[in-house]
Amino acid sequence: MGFDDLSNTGLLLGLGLNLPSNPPHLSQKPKKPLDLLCFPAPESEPSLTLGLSTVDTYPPETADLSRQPSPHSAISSFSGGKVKRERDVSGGEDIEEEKASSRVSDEEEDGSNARKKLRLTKEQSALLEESFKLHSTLNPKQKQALARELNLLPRQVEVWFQNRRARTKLKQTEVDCEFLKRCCETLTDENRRLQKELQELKALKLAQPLFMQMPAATLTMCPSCERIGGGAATVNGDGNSKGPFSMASNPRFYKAFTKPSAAC
DNA sequence: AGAGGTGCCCCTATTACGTCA
DNA sequence: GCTGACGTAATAGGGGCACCT
Repeated sequence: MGFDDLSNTGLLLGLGLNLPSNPPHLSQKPKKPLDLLCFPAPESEPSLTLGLSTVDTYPPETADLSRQPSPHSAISSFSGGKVKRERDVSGGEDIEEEKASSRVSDEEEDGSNARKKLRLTKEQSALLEESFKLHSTLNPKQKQALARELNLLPRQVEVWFQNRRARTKLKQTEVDCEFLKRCCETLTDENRRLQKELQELKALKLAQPLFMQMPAATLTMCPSCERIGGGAATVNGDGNSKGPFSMASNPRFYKAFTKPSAAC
């Protein structure tokens, strides 16, 4: 049974999701800093953009050759002639911060080229979390102040916020995905139920007595109590003007009217 | 006014290290 | 002690925007 079959029945399925075309918190490039902590509640409009990851992010021929891990150096990122992350080494303030950071300098004193990974202390993580709750993005001054307070490099604070935003977004995407799954299941169930009801109605229509299929004008009177059931050109006592078998307001009306009215 | 260069910031994808069961 | 899973710091590369020339 296709959609055409459904649409010929006069039944109208009014369920649907009012999804925003471009959810602000999942849009690709917001103009303003994201407030990732202010997501819509699950019962409100769900928002989810699912997309394939860009295929050309790491071309196979360059993925292995060009991605030589750099030994904890900020000067390592030269890409296609365009220098990135230059500020991390050119800014005198950052260098001072780096020297002030015992955790970092300890690692660099190793002299090893291995990429060492910093583990933030509980206090550092707590303060970063606290700050993230206030604002999910930092301006340069905030970043500097936070880095100073945490005895970290501004770059490390920046990276932490980037990763934190990414994690938040991932988590929210998972929540959205679950929510949409449930919506899908609900709609599938509803669809199944309506299909079944439609089948019943069709079967009923085939099985009904011949007089029930006669023109409405001959059938507008209840055979039992002789009250007007409402015809194409008749008007009920309450002023409604509906066909006798209109099912717009109540899909089960037809079935009910095959018997004498309840008032009889 | 508009094009090109540059710096900065952000995002996404990925890597790789540290921790824990 | 070894190992695999997991969390997450760090890196790489690209895009957008503002500013300057």
